[in-house]
Amino acid sequence: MDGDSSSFLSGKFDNNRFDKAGLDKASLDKASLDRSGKLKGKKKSVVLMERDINALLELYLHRTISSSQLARLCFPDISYETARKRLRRLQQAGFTGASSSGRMEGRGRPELIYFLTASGARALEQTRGISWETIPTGPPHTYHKEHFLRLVDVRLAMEDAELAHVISGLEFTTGREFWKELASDLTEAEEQADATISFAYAGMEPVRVLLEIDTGNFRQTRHWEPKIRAFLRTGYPIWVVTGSSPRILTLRKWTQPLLEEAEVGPGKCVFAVYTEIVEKGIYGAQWQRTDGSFTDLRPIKL
DNA sequence: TGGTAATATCTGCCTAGGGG
DNA sequence: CCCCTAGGCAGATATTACCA
Repeated sequence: MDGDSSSFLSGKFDNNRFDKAGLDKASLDKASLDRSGKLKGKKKSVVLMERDINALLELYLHRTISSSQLARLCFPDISYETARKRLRRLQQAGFTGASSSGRMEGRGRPELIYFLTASGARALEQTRGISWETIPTGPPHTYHKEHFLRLVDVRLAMEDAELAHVISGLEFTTGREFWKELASDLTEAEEQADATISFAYAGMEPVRVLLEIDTGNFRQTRHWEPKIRAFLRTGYPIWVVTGSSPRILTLRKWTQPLLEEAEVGPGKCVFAVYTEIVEKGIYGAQWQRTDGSFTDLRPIKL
């Protein structure tokens, strides 16, 4: 156990204390000085289980994940209450930090979103061999928060489809380059999808699609066109998840000439609305081709 | 500006099991 | 037997939207 180091840093720790964690290089075993009955609770230690490591790994892959998302993703066999308590323990042990999601979906207190701290990154390096420096830590910029959270929701919707036996063999690979270029080198800026999804419909060959989450900030010539052109060169179909149906109309107009240029059909790139996917699922939402026709995403039956 | 509704989180208490 | 922790439940707290 190595999550117990900075015991004296905070007399009373607040929820957003994440920055001072993980400065321990030699794990000082302070097992002797624990008369915690008198003094107020300091930093709690926790024994990392396999599923905890897995949660840290998902935080690495998705950058930030909300409480309920993390519960569904990593703690499906225990109650939400217990999962949330476990997440708070990981936070209090210093492996993760939390802040408000700032999501305003109706009334009520917004959910927390979690992210890795330095000691969480170190735990990942030790257990999974991921290079410490390449792991993003700290709270995400507000500008990117919604983007990350929507990507997780789409992934969960795909898992639901797998659970319902609509698809099988699901593999969801996030494009980590997305935030790598945010962090340091935006020199080459290789176009990369937010995620690459592989799966198979019943009794058919596995397929692969590229997923792009649009939160409405793409510009046509500067962002969208080079991105879609790069995607089309891969030959894979493209799924675009937008914020609203008017936005679909805009993106369709931008995309259609690119498809003609690449000499592929209007079904190569399809569009759906994020909220509809969350409510009805991947295969319950309406997907539009660039010509405005609808598709259920399923392969053509012969 | 202040009150109410809604929703998530936090704190405290209890219980069940596992090890020493 | 004692101590520790995870899991579960209930009430209090926190944060936000809505409305007069």
